[in-house]
Amino acid sequence: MANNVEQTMTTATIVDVANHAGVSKKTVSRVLNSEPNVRPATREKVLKSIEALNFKRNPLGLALARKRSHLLALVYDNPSPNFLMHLQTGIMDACRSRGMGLYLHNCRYKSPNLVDDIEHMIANTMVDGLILSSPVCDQQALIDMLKRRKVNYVSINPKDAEHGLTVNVNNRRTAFDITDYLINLGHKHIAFVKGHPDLASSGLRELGYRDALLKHHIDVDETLLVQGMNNFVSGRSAAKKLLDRKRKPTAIFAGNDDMAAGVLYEIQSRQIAIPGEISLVGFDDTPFSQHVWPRLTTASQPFGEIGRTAASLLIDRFNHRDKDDETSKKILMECQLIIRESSGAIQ
Amino acid sequence: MANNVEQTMTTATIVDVANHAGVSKKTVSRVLNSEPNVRPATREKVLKSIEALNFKRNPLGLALARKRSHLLALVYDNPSPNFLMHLQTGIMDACRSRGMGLYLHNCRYKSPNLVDDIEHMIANTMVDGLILSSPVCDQQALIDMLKRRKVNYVSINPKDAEHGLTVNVNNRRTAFDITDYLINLGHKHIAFVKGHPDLASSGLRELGYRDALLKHHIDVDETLLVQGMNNFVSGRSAAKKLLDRKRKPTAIFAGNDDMAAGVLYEIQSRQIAIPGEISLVGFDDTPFSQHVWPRLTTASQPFGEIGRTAASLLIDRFNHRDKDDETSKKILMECQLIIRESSGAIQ
DNA sequence: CTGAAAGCGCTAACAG
DNA sequence: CTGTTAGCGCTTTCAG
Repeated sequence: MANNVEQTMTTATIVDVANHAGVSKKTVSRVLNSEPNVRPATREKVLKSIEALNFKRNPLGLALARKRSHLLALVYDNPSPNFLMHLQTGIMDACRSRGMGLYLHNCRYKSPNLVDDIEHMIANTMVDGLILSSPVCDQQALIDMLKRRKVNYVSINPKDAEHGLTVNVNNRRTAFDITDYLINLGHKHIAFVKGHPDLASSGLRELGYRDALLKHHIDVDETLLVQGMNNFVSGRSAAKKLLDRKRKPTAIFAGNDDMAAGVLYEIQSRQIAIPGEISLVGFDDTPFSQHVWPRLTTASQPFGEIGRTAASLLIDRFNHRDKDDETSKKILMECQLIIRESSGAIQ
Repeated sequence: MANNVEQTMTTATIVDVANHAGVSKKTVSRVLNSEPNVRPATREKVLKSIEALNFKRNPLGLALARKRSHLLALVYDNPSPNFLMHLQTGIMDACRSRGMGLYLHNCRYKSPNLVDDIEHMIANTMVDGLILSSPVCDQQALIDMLKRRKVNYVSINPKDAEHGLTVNVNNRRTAFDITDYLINLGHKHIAFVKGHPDLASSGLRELGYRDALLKHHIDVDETLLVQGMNNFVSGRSAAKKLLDRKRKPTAIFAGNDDMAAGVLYEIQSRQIAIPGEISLVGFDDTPFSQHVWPRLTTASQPFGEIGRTAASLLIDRFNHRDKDDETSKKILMECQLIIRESSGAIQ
């Protein structure tokens, strides 16, 4: 009995199971991997022994033999915390049901050492694949290295959505919807705060904005488009420019909620009424947009779904490593327009 | 030449290096691990071969032989995204310089399967240690299992800071400082929105609040203490109770910024002036508190430092696995009071 | 359907 | 200071 407990603590190996069941290592291995060619009775016997010895297959031995770490690396550079957290959750969801785990790696996408950095990380972990978040996925030198080394990866919101495994959000369509919504409210002078130029989403959202104006035959006033950097400070600066104009826009569409926060701050510190004098909309549905007063009209992205999908795509890729290894797969996800109190009909 | 390239692509092993250098595997191993007892000349020779063959030690073989995955698992349950992100960054900092990596695992601390869940995760990864974020670290059954299995772990903000490896933030002192600051502004009727009862920080912040009132000989009006759950909704409910009183408090100290956001929302929707009629302070220095108008007075925690310290503590523990394996180590970190526009002298 | 033998790439123990 | 011999725990051959 005491001996038995000792057994269960000292973690049994596949050999122990084989002996206990009176079969070979290999047969146990077959059972463990649900391979065919094991007689049901034998399988049962092995399963019983596994149970009896409380055997757990050692992942380190497994990894070495299979040359697979069973790890996916999420590679990112300074994303919004909210996005990151939900992305991670989605990835873990997908990983958990497939015997994979999530390894984390942050980096600086502009660093001259980016490629070396990632190359080292791969060498030090042997992760089975990478999930590259925008704009990391847009660094050509990095992509070249991964292809050369035949490392699997999936890109989230890459600029080039036509090659490889990609998960994109329908930024253009959503930005169109937002703008269309404002126009239907009677707005014609709608300013747009552009996002960080290195992000694919920025260009697409601007296109969506233009699409909507076009649809409604409203000429684009280029002076109403102001560059931002996807953060609070740049949103505030943009708002200053916009609000200092003799003729203010009646609505401002900020390319993301962080910039919208900056715009809102500037508006409120000038005591301008929202949405009375001016309407404001953002993009992302951050906690801020939900908690500020007035709450921000915005669009929510399915962060969790993005993570889940990206991870699934990647895992499927190297699980059936069949012919379509080079096939590209492109997923497009829709966002949801969330109308709240920061926007209203033109007075 | 082509052959040479082939070599570098097919990844050399330690045997290749040994042959190339004309020494044994073990000698190469010694060099790789900076062990003593290698003649400088020999070391040089080996290093040259490593360089020549572009050899990288395979982490999978390393792990199996050492029975160490070189992975730390961060275990958490639904923290604030901002906290999580910076915590992760700090942990990765500490890991990177010591040949470790960060593995992620989210869980539900209230789940009846928590222990099984974590036990499986450990079996499936063989992580070298766990970083348990509050309130996961307060689950006794989990801690018992870890001790029984002799799994290394460090706790962040545990209720019991006296045992094991712990990193705590000086919640009590900081809450004292915040309250003291309000009192010095002339406030006497200061309400307190209590945090989630399962979090150690909640009780400590309340104690700090009480400490400050005591110091200034202000009787605690228990009806000014309202229970919250560390989120926006509960903050808003708490504010409703507080603002519906005939005699409103002149200041509200919300146990965290998310609740402060709820309080602020309620205050602003009632058109009450801040800080004119009422002062509001929070805790955490979330992005919200920095971006809202008026910006929130709050306290910032060194999230990155917490992560870095926790990981370092843990890694040191199992690196010199000497006698002090059972010694407890307790780190206390200070926060910084951040005074902004949501608080002011009593009128 | 099953098993024996070899090996994944590295470290550990022990000689010399 | 250096090398030899065994493994770590699992999966692959490949033969039966």
